[in-house]
Amino acid sequence: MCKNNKHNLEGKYEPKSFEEEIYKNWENKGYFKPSMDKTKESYCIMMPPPNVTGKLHMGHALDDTLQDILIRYKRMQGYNTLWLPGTDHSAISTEVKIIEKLKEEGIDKQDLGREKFLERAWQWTEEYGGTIVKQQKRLGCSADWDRSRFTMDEGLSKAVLTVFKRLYDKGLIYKGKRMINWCPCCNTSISDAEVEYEEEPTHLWHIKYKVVGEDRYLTVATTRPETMLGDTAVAVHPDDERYKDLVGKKCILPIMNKEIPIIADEFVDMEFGTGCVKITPAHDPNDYQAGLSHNLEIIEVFDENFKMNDLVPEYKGLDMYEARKLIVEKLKELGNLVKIEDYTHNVGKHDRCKATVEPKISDQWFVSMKELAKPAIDAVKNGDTRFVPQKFEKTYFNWLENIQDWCISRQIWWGHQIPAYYCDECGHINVDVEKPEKCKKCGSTNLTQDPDTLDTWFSSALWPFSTLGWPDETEDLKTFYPTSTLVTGYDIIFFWVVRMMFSALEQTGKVPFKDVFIHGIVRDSQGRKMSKSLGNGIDPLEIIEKYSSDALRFSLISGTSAGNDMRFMEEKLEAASNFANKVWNAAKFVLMNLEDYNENNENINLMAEDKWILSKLNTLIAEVKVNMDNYDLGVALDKIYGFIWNEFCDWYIEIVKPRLYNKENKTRKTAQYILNKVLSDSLKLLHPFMPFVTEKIYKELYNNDENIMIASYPEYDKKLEFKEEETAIEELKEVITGIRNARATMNVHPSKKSKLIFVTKKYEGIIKESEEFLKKLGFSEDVQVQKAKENIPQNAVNIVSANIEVFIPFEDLVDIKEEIERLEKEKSKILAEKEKTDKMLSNPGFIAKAPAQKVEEEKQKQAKFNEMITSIEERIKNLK
RNA sequence: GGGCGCAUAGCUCAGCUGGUAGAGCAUCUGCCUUACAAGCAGGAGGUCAUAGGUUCGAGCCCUAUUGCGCCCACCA
Repeated sequence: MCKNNKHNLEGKYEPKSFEEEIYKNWENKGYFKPSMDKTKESYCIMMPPPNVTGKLHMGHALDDTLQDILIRYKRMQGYNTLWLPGTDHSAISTEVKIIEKLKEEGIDKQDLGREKFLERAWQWTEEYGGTIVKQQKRLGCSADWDRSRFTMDEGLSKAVLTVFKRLYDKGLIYKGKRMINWCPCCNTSISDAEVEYEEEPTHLWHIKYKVVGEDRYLTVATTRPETMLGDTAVAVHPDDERYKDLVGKKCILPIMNKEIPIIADEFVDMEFGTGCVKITPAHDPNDYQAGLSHNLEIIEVFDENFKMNDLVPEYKGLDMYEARKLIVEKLKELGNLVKIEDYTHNVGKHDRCKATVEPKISDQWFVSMKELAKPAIDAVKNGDTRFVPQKFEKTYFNWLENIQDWCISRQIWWGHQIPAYYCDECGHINVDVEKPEKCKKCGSTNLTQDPDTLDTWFSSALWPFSTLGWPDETEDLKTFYPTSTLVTGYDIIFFWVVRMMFSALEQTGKVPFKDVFIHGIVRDSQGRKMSKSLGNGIDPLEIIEKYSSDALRFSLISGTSAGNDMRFMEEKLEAASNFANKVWNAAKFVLMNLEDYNENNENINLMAEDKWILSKLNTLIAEVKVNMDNYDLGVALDKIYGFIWNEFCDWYIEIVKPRLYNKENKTRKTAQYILNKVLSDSLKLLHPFMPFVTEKIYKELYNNDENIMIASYPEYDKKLEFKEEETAIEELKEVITGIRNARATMNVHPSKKSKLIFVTKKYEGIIKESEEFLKKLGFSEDVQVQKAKENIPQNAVNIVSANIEVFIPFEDLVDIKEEIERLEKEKSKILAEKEKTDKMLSNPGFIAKAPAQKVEEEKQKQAKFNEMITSIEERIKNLK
C-alpha cells in the first residue's frame, strides 16, 4: 500500500464530507456484486424485505448492519458473496393506507373497483417505494441492488402461484368453513399470528335463564351479552354436581324466548363464574367447537359489516356496543340480569390496525400444517439449520409442535390473487398458475377467479429461493442456494423463519439457510419498545446526520450480544464518534511520518516493541476470526477497538515516536514499516463494522489504488508470533505504569525529569535497546541499566515487577518514611494476590486433579510473587 | 395455564468449552506532551440477586427461593 506519498492530511474527521461519496464510489465500481468466481465458495444472505413504502427504523438499522458486517467480512475473505435485497408488498398495511388516501379524496374502494384500485396501489408503491432503499444505502449496506426483488414482481408472483398449485394438488391447501379471526377494520380474515392480545377492563354480565318446566334458573356469566341472541345452548361441566340433573333439559333464552338445550362439555371451567356458559357457536371459537360436537345450530347476530342483523328487528343496524347497551337494558327490564361485575380480560387486536378482532365463521383457504411441520422440526434437530444463539431453537420447536393450520386467504385486493377459478357451470375449483381456458371437469369457459388474495407471509415464505429465480433452475439458484445465513429478530421467528423453513423444505427439498442469526429489539433509553404511539422512536437517519453512519453502526454492535435486546443511548454515539476520530488521528499521525517512506522491505530490523505489536496484532487477527465465525460480532468489535486504542495508539505510537523523529535513526524505516502494516491491518479488521472511515483513510488518505472494501482480510501468520518480546514489553509497560503512578502520587510535574535505574538480569539487552522510549514514557533524561543492585541511592523510589526493578532517585522529593510506607502497601497488595496462589498450591486436591499446565502456571506465579516480595523487603531493609 | 429469559462497578452492558471479575459513560487527581482536549497520564469503585449442591476450583454447571421481563394459549 501507500503507493505514492501524496496524501491528504489536512482537516479533521468530518464524516459528513465523505460518507455518501464513498458509497457512490463503491456502487459505481460494482463492488456489491458477487464475483461469480467458480473457484470460490459462495456466501449468501437474503435481506429480510422491509415494507416497500416503509421507512428505516432502528430495528432495520440493526438488522442491516449485522448483515452488512457479515457480508463485508466474507467478501474480504474472498467468498463469492451475494447479499440480495428487496422489498415486501405488505398487503394489509398498504391496502389500509391506500383506502385511507382514497377516503381523503372521497372515493370508496368498492366504487373504484378492483382494477382501478390496483392501479392506485402500484402507483402508491412507485411513489413511496424506494425511500427505505436510499436509507439503507446511507447506512452503508453493500447489497447487490441490481438483483433487488419485490414480492409482487413477475418472477416472485410466478413462484407464489406455482407453490400454491403444488400444495393444492398435494392436498396441503384446502378451502373450508372455519372460525377465523376477522378484522372489522380491514375487513379481512387474519391468521392467528397477526393477533395480539391486550388486557382491557370490561364487565361480566350475569344473566339468568329459566329452566323449562321447573322453577329454577341457570345463571351464565358473559362478557358479550349482545351475542346471546345467537345462543343455541347453555353448557355446564359434566362433573358439576350443581347442574348434573339439568343436563339434557332445556332453558329459555330471554328476549328471544326460545328453548335451548342444556349440554355438558369438558371445556367448561367449573371454577369460573357460575360454572354455566352460554354457547354462541357463531361468535366464539370454543362455542363453535362445542356447537360442532353437539350438533348445535349456528346463528349469526352480525352482518358482514359487524352491525346487528335482523334477528331482532329492533336492533338491526346497531353496532356491537349500541346493541350491548340496549340488550342489557332489556334484560334488566325483564328481570334476567342478576349482576354486573367489573372484569379484566384479554382482547385480541389486529397487529396492523389495533382494531378488536372478531371470531367469525367463513370460507377461507388454509395450509394444512401437520405434514409440513415435521421436516422443519427435523432439519433443526439434525443440525441442517442451526440457530444462533441456540436457545431460539426452543421458540422454534415450541411453535411448530403446536402449530395450527395457516389461514392464507385475505379479503383484500393488494396481493397475489388466489389462483383458484370456479366453474360457473359445475362449481368445480380449477387451480392453476395461469387462468385455464376452460373448466377441467365440464369444459365450460365461464370461470371466475377467487377474489381473495394471499397472506403477505405466503410470498415472503418463499423469499430465500424465489428471489434466485425459482422455479427455474437458474445459475444464481445453483450458486447461492441454500443460502448461508439468515439475520432477523426473534420477534418474527414464527411469522417468517418457520414458514420459510417448511416452504423451502417442501418446495426445494433443502433448508433455506444454514444459520439463523437472531438479534433482539432496539429499545429506547428507558428500555421501552420504540413505538409510534409512545413517540419514542429514534430515526436512524437523524442519528446518521448528527453523528455518522459509522458511529451508528458502532453503537449498535459494540458491547451487545446476539439475541438480547439493547437500549439505544445517545451517549454511546459519542463514544463511537470519539473512536472514529481516534482512528482518523492515528492514521493522520502514521501518514505524517510516512512521507519519505518507500515500500521496499530491505533493512527491516525488528525491535522488541515491533515484535510485540506484531505479535499482539497476530493474536487479535486469530481471535477476531473465531469471534466473527461464531457471530460474536460485539466481542470482535470491542477487541479491535481495544487493540487500536489501547495497544497501538497508547503504546506503540508513543514508543516509536523517538525513532521517527530522528531521521538518522537506523530503525526509523522499520518503525515506518510496522506503523504502516499495523494500521492497515487494523483498518481491514475494522472495515466491516465502520466501512466509511476505514475506506476514507485507506483509499483516499493513503492514496491507494485499491479499496479496502475489496482488500483481502488479514490472516493469522505463525511467523509473526513473538512470545518472548511480547512478555518483555508487557512487563516494561507494567513498570512504566508503576513509574508514572509513583510520580502522580508524589505530585511530580511532567516537566520534572528524573533518572531511571533499571536493574534486571533477564531483560538487560531489551531495556538497553529501549532506552529512548523509556526516557520518553518514563519522564526521564537518563536511563541506566544494570544487572545487579549496586550503587542505588537511598532517596529513591522503587518499582518492582517480576524481572525488572526500577529505582527513581528523586533526591529531596523522597521522604524515606513515606517511601517505606508505599513499599509496604505495594507488598501487601502482592501478598494478597499471592495468597490465592498459595492456597491453590497448598491444596492437595488441586495438585492431584487440576491439569498439569494449570499447576505449572500457578507455580510460576508463586515464584514471581516471591521474587517481587523479596525485592521489596530487601529495599525496605536498606532504607531503614 | 404452558414455555423462555434476565438479575455482574453509580448508569448501560460484555464475560467463549468452570481456572485470580471487564468495557463504555459518569466520577476523582494531574497534564493544552508538535496525531487526537472528541485528547493524554494516574486512580477510586463489584461477598457477580439469595440459599443450598456438584467440583481441587463456580459469575459460569445443578436445585430451590425472591424480583423483573418476554412469548404462546386463552378463561365464558
